[in-house]
Amino acid sequence: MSGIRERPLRADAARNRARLLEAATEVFTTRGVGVPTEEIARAAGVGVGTLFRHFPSKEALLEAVMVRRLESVAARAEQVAAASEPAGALFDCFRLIVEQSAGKSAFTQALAAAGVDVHASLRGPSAAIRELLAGLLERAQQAGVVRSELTLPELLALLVGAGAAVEQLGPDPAGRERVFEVFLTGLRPR
Amino acid sequence: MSGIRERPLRADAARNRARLLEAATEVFTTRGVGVPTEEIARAAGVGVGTLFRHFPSKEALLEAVMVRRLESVAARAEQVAAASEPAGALFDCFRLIVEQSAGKSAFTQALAAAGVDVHASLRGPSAAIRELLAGLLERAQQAGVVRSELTLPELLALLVGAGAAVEQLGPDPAGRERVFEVFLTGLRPR
Amino acid sequence: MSGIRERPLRADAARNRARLLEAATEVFTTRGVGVPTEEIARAAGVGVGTLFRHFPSKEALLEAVMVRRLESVAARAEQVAAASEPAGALFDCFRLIVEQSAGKSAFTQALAAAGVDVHASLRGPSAAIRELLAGLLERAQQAGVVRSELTLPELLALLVGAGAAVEQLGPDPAGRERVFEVFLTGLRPR
Amino acid sequence: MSGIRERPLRADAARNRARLLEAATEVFTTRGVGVPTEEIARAAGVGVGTLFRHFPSKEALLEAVMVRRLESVAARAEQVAAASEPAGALFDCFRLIVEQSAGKSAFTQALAAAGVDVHASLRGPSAAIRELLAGLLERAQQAGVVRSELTLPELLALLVGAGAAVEQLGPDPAGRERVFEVFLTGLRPR
DNA sequence: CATGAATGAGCATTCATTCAT
DNA sequence: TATGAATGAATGCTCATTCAT
Repeated sequence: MSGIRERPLRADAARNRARLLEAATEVFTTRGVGVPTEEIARAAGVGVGTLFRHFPSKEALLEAVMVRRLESVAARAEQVAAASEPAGALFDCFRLIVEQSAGKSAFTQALAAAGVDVHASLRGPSAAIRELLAGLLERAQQAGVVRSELTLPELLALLVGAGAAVEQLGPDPAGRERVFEVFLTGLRPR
Repeated sequence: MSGIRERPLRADAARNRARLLEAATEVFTTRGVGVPTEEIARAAGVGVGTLFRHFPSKEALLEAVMVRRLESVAARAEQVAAASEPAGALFDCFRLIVEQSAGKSAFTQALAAAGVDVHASLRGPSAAIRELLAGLLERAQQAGVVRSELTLPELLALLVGAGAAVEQLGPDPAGRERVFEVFLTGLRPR
Repeated sequence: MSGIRERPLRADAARNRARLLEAATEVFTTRGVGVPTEEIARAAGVGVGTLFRHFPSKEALLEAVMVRRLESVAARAEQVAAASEPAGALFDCFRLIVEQSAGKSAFTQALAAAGVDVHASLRGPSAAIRELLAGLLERAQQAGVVRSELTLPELLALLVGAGAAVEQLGPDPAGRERVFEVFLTGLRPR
Repeated sequence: MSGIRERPLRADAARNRARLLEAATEVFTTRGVGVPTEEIARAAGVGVGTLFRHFPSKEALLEAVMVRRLESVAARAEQVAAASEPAGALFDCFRLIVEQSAGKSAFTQALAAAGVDVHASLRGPSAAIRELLAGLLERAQQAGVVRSELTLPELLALLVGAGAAVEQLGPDPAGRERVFEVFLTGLRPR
């Protein structure tokens, strides 16, 4: 998939880029997107100039962070989908995606954007998730384990909602389980 | 002449305060909390100085806006709760609260805060909602229409999640209905 | 002419605006347009914020400075033109304009712009100078004291050139006089 | 193998230096001295590092560009001076110098510096021009074709002025001719 | 009390210069 | 030696908050 970049990118440059993404993910997630770029650079152990060499603007950096997360989620979701028996795959992916995005509302909002307009670079990854879910939804509906009238946009909205609910609930495994139960039960035909 | 009045031309001041709250609600909701205070003052037809006379900081203004919304929601929820038959009251309130907060993620986040730490001034209104919901939840569970293992924090999380889902879905009445259906079905004992 | 502004502008605000223009004129002239905005604000005895309240960008400030200079030159040139006998008026104005712009290459460049494209706000003042000179040139040519084949753009170019020459020469009254002599002799029919 | 060479692959280095000067001349002339060094390096087809290896600072590069131009002008002016009959040589050189600098105000300003303080490296070339012009001026004055009271600094100032005038006029051969006519007539004794 | 001008810390971004590869 | 990635001081501009009018 990825791999072939414009130019191979020097070893140290690649490491700095990775560190920046790592640091930005961490900092944006824990402290919001309002943190100064300098903080992110410091967290990554580089100067601001380096940050701006790799990402032409703060917005571009945020975008790159989201792309990475979406790609990661899409990849894992595909694995899970492949490993599950057809009927349950949607439920497994639902859980996975929500758990991946737990505590990261910035990411949740990125996922939200899967349904609306979004920067070009986000189109790819979010489309991947979208298509995966579309397939899983159809299969689950044909298997009769998910309400037949539910559409893909509604499923995406429910994913976002579940992410928000889990984030709001905080770290309480049993509670989270009960919240999931509500969603998964609700998805089933009554 | 002279005369020491406690609150001389309080009428003007009260109107300005009301206008500011109105304008801030509108502007924060439609354009986010990032808008400069001057914009809000302009929208309210007053100078910035007046804004800061009524609210000591931008944050305080935001807080006041949220308090007002929460109070309004609490009031309506209480009416609805009183008017519904005991068993269904929770479901009616669930819908109401979510619908009130639709499209206002700032507010949703305020509601979210009902479960976690919050500024003193928000404690009151959110406690009111909290208590109302606690009562409704217990009654609904005793009536056997809501899963008996569900706790109040989980219910609050689900409210937040439903708000996020509805906001993400956008204006699609039928879709919104199906999303509600998922939540309300999920709340019921299986 | 000027006088009626959008709003009368509070006394202190007007003073700050004037100070800023004064300081900017001084600083841009002596140290070039590269000086930081903060320096200009400091020279004017105000904060940067005030500078940007009065002039939305550094460029706008530079423009305002140039407009002011051009207006001033235009006004004095008109006085001189009115006071001189028709035949010599062009020569008197030539000297005046060059002397006004001596040592201010930024301004000279602004004058230069009178012939080329320029921001809207500079159009007015530079057009005034242009028209004045057009009239004087024609009269001088009809009086037979200036080469009949010389056009207005060439006259403007010569003004710019004379400004540059005088600036280059530095403060040497006698030398400056001889330089003027060359220009004024050269303008006459051979 | 081994071997201590004074200048190992000097050919490459020399070519890079030449390319840099070429590119810098072009870029500074067309886009001003504000262009980033990286742009110049790119235009020369080398890395920034190479630029800074050859020229210790951006200013040094600008200086080298100006030296080259001045040397070139000096050389041509000497040819022209040698080829002209004594009386007219100054006029021919005047034209030549102005035409060489047309459209290059950076260079014009460099020439301007010939009269005032200047970096050490510019002293040489500008002194050459200066001396050449001093000789031509004296000869022309002795031949009675140039005002006897005109001094060398004034002549230099007029050269700068003529450059500015021609640059301001833009590409209009006939107009430029008339502007030259003014200067050359003005130089003659009345 | 209302007004809006003044303030200045804070921020994203640029660019000359250095240095690891 | 050439390269271009890294650096970080410097800059233009914003905006919450204060205070003179």
